[in-house]
Amino acid sequence: MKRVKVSNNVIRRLPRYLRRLDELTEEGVSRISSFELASQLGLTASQIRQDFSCFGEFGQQGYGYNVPALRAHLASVLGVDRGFTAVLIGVGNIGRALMDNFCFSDWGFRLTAAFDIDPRLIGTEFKGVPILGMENLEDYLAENKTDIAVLTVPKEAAVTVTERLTGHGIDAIWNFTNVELTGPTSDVIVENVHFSDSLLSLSYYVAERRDEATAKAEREK
Amino acid sequence: MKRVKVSNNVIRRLPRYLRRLDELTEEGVSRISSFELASQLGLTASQIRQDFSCFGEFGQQGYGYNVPALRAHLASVLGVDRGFTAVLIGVGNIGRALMDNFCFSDWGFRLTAAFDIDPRLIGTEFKGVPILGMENLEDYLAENKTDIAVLTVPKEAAVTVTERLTGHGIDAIWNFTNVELTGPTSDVIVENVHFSDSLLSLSYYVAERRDEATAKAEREK
DNA sequence: TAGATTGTTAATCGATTAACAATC
DNA sequence: TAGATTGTTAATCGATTAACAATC
Repeated sequence: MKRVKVSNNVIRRLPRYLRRLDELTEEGVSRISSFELASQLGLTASQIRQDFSCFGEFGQQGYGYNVPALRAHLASVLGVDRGFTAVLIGVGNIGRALMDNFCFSDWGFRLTAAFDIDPRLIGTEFKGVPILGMENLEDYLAENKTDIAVLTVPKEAAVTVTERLTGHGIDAIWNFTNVELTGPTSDVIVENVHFSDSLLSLSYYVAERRDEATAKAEREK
Repeated sequence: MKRVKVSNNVIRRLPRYLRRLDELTEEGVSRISSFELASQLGLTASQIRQDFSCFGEFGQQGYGYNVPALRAHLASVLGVDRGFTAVLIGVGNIGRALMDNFCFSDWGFRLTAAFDIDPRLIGTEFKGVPILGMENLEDYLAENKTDIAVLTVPKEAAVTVTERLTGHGIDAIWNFTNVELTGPTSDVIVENVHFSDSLLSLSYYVAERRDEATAKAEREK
């Protein structure tokens, strides 16, 4: 279906488009031009049309885009309708927060099981998802085709667990540990959620702004 | 101190450099060339030298970079030594997970207080951080200079709380709600941690790989 | 029909890569 | 000294922006 190699930058913008289109749907807006959408997202109309054109022709001259139709197209491009399955490894704070708050099904994912080493958790359910013992991981993956693993184990366990995951049909790892898995892990797609990277970028921008304010004050003295 | 406008791409790479340098320190490596660092991070040596040159001259011809010195320089560029202070708003799952697992002080931040509306939490402490009632937010900020707010409230409360935060000396919001704060919120720096964006990008890459595999199978048939 | 807005081609801009003189 | 590797300038590459014919 997808032919052309789409750039990373485009792919990273797609979820934002989807989110904005969902908000527009909530607001009852059913039609939008690239110009208007651009102004709402702080982008240019050109860029938006270029981005969409990677995946087909979703608009109509003189009219713009139909919001629900465009939403559906982009969702499909992102794979939301493919019924991907996921397991979560490590029912600690972050793992539980995800199971409790994050609506996997909103994005087309089915969380089929969670794994932990804590005997008090093993055998229980959380929000309908069974929590199994880590020792059953390989068996489970062999019996239940699973597309991605959500990695929410402690830092120390990250590498070992990753090794156990690869070669068992997992296509991708959604990595919440602060460990750099990207390099060595050969064939598996890794998507990192690095809290500290995010905070440090924020820190940079705050520091930069402070320096600018200081510099300005100096000049005006 | 910082003169030139540094591109976003560079800023986003800095935390990765820092992380890798920390790992090298742990491994006892005290010296590294741009070439070697590049290979470990999947970048080019040129790019790394270009990136660093935005902030000064940290290396030495014929030798490379001293790991601890470079680490210290980059940390300083990121503002790790500025003693920024933070409050956390919303001690739910994600909020508690951050307070429990995320080591703010590792990155130079001091978490001074948390806020919630749950009377069972108000007045208690979590890991030495006092949990105060939301009604005291403005007073607290007036009395305690605070640089950033960590926003971990439910989706519904995001906009209201953001409005209460702006105009009280907060420079930046670290936004964990899945709400797009970027557009309207005027003067405040917003750094988003959008789990769903991350998962959807991952989903795209998995879908793409599947399509490629299918296409390959078709051709070989 | 006239006005609006698309999809796409061409132009511009910025970021990455290559090359090399400087020098430890 | 000779070898290695930096910082930086120039060349290349890719992404964003502008422009416009096509057309709803």
